[in-house]
Amino acid sequence: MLDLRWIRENVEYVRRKMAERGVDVGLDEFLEKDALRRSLLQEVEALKHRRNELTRQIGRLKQTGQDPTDLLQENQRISARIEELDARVAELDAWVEAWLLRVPNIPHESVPVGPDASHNIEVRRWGEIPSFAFPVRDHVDLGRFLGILDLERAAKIAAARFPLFKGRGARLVRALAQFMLDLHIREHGYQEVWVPYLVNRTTMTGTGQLPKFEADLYAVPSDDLFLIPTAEVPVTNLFREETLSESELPIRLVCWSPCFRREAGAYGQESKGLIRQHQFDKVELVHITTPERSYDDLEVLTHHAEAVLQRLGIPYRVMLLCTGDMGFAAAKTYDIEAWLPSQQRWLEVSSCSNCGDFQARRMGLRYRPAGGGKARYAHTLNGSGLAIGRTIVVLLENYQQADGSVLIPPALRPYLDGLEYLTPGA
RNA sequence: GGAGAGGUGUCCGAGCGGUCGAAGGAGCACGGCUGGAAACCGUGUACCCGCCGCAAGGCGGGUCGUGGGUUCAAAUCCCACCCUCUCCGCCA
Repeated sequence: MLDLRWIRENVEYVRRKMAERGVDVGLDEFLEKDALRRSLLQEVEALKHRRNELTRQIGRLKQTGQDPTDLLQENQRISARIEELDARVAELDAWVEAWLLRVPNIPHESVPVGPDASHNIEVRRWGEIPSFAFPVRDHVDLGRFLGILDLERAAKIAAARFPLFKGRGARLVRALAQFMLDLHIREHGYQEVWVPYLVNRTTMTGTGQLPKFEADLYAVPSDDLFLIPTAEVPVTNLFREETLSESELPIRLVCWSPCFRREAGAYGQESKGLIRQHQFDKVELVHITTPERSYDDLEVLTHHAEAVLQRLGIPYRVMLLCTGDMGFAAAKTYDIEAWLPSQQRWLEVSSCSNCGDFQARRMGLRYRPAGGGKARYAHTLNGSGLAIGRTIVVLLENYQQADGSVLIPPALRPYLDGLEYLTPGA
């Protein structure tokens, strides 16, 4: 959420930045409502001031045994008017609050301007795109051939687009998670957390999923809870409504969790097999840091995510997203895209964002600066390190052999009892 | 699910319906002391909103889990809800 007063003082800047994102937030209606709200507020506050005076005088009169009738009458009159005005102000307050919650973050100055993904900028590339001397199979074929994937039965017990891993496939999910967690904990200094997968409305609002994207979420109406679409939600909200001390920062947390997304209306090649599922595991990285270092931390976090692909030896590129392609809460985002041989294209396996103080303001997450003084909003960052379902997709495809078996990269073998190849059966 | 206790500032913790934005302590900041530090002494230290001001700041409104209610007046009384703890029940 943006700061109300800051918007008022930077209307044209906000207008331009929202246009760069390609969204119309209805700034003019906001300005109108806001102005009306403030003028009513001044009126009602003056009346409340008078009422407070009267209250004090009435108390004094009563204590000295005098008759307060006149003052009581004025008080009654004023109170009726206050009630009226209060109701109107409350209505406008609610409108402004609701409006604020639906305005996306302001893109950082270093973010390229553009309407869609075609304007994203490739900032670096790692690894060799593999060439195959045989017809390439996609991960669905490979999974079926190896007997590790059974999407038909998953659909039977749940619905289309739910995953089911069997045998070595199930083991692979666990191995990848363990491998990623160990890397981030041992070498990148993260603390692991294990969190609730259902969260409440306030939590979803804190990170920005609500109120605008309720339709994307699985909900449990009987308890007004929602299934998390990413561990970013519970993990970033860990310190909601808290004031941390600067000496505690940066906080770096890693969390392995399932993610649940409704993904309504996404079909076709783009979302084949495991590429777009209603449920997938992900190892998520979250930083809570200071405004001074958050953009440096975004580079650090992105490199932490890249390290996973480097260890696995999977080629990737890092894309700086343009204004039109960024998520709601992000001020700046790098996507990491791994090579997808079956479609001869890049597939997003991680998205690393600096949300600045956007989420922190929504959730009241502050820190007290080292030199003392007023509490300030922290900056929050998050990134996948990595999405496990898609990592399996690119792992299977990049490491496939002519006979349909799949080579296991050495870094992963310790997590699979030294297994070198995935082969049919077992 | 049932019974009881409780939710107050960065934290802990007091608080006869008006004199309470709130005692006291810790922490933190600044100053003193010191070669430097610890200890010690002094001072300061909640948040949100509006108005005025270049600013420092000033004035006003509001906030003691949340939302209602009683009252001229509520942190203090009443109701509902949420959360935490203890006990009972159920249970992986």
